Amino acid sequence: MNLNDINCSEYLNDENNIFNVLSTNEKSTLLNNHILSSYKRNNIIFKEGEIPNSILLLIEGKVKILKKGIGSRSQILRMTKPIDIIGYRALLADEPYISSAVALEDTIIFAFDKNKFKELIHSNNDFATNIIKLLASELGFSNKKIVALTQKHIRGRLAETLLFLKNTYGFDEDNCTLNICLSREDLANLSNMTTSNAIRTLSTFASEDVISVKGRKIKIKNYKKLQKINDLG
Amino acid sequence: MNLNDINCSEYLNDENNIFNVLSTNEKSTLLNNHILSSYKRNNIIFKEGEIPNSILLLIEGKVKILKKGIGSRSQILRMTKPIDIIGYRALLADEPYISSAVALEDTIIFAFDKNKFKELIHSNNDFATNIIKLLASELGFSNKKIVALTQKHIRGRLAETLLFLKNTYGFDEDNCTLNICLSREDLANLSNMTTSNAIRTLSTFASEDVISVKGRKIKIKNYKKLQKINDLG
DNA sequence: AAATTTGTGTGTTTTTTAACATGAAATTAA
DNA sequence: TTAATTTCATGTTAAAAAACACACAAATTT
Repeated sequence: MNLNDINCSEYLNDENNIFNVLSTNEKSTLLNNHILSSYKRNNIIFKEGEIPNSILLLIEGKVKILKKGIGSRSQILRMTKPIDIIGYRALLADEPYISSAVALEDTIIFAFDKNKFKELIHSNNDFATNIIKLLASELGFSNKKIVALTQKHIRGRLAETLLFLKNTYGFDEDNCTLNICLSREDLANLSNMTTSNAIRTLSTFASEDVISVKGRKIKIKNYKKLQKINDLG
Repeated sequence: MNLNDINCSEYLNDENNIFNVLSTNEKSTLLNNHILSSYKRNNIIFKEGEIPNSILLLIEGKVKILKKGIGSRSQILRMTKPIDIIGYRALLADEPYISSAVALEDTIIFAFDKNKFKELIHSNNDFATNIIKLLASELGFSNKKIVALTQKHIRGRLAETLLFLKNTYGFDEDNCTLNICLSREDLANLSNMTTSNAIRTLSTFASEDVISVKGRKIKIKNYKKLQKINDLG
């Protein structure tokens, strides 16, 4: 997509967008204070410890949100797709970022001024309600993730990650290939395991005919069985 | 405390309470639709899967929020004290509870009507902003917990739990005994480990003179060392 | 007071997972 | 193209934590 072809307001009006409850006036406030940026694969969008100064709207591409842990391991906390907002938690809590955002593929992002964003929350009740619902839902996901990542075994954790990726990004036209390409390391960082174990478990799933793997393309061959592995833990 | 002696409005005005931005009128709306209940130790306040129909304000006592996992293990997600609100996440996300609340000691709770609560969020911007900040901050805690519980080793996790309990409930008058009594099982469920390992690691800490243990009373004898164990992971 | 349940402490064994090592394949850069 | 680097794959070893077993103490119930 050419950056010049992008019409920002079209995204703000999208029915899946939390901004769609804003009035025309309020939307122009945002549009008059926005920056459009593009990122190549593996580019860092923001980093743990930095102070947020804008709210980001992902227009095109995919972005992972990750948090550095002990040693060299990271935990991927969130996987985003258009038209998700990014970086809002730290901003709303008045804290520095506690996680980093990295582009997984070529990505286009709108950045809106953080103060204008906060003013809108304060002046538009429907908008505030949207944000509250988004945060409450994210907190639910996070709490469920705590239990899944700490209590499930490796197979269950990887199965959960594959099902999560299906729910988030869906399938290709063939209706079984995950519509996202991740390195084995990213799969490991989603599933709380080492890269070796992600590779090994992926191979095992393939040998059991649950999935098939060709490079970074993953086909889910037996959805029911994958769900069963997920449920068993 | 005698239930009849309790003056609800006094709690709503407390400076640490998110309700304190409400007008006198708005507060009376809540006060006219509240139920006062008391719970004995180990009583269940609400259960995973139930539909929330009120927002709870903890007036006296301590309450743990926990989520059942695989097998018989639970994860304690939150430890509350007066004057925290409880059960607001599920309510605000329009979902059933994904966790249960259990009284850790004799507890007194106000329950306010959930619709009145939601209406106030929608009509009072400052109140909505308070809720947003609370949710954003909780989400940050939850994300940090994911990394700590999955990546730290047993000693680091238990040290973190002890420091967390100190930050939440503080010390007794002696300035070193944790002002909360938990079973070894609860300590384990906070720290993502088995009860055996909580007992064992607690004994090790005691033998290293980091803490001392007398029944359920835990004294922190060497705070610096405990922090070091926490930092090392 | 006796019986029962619940909670605590400790040792042993087994399972799971991480760490390490090494080589092939695939990318990327020179 | 080659060379260098990264990613992927798999086997081996080591460490961490869970599972299990059992004894005993403390609290509750009868």
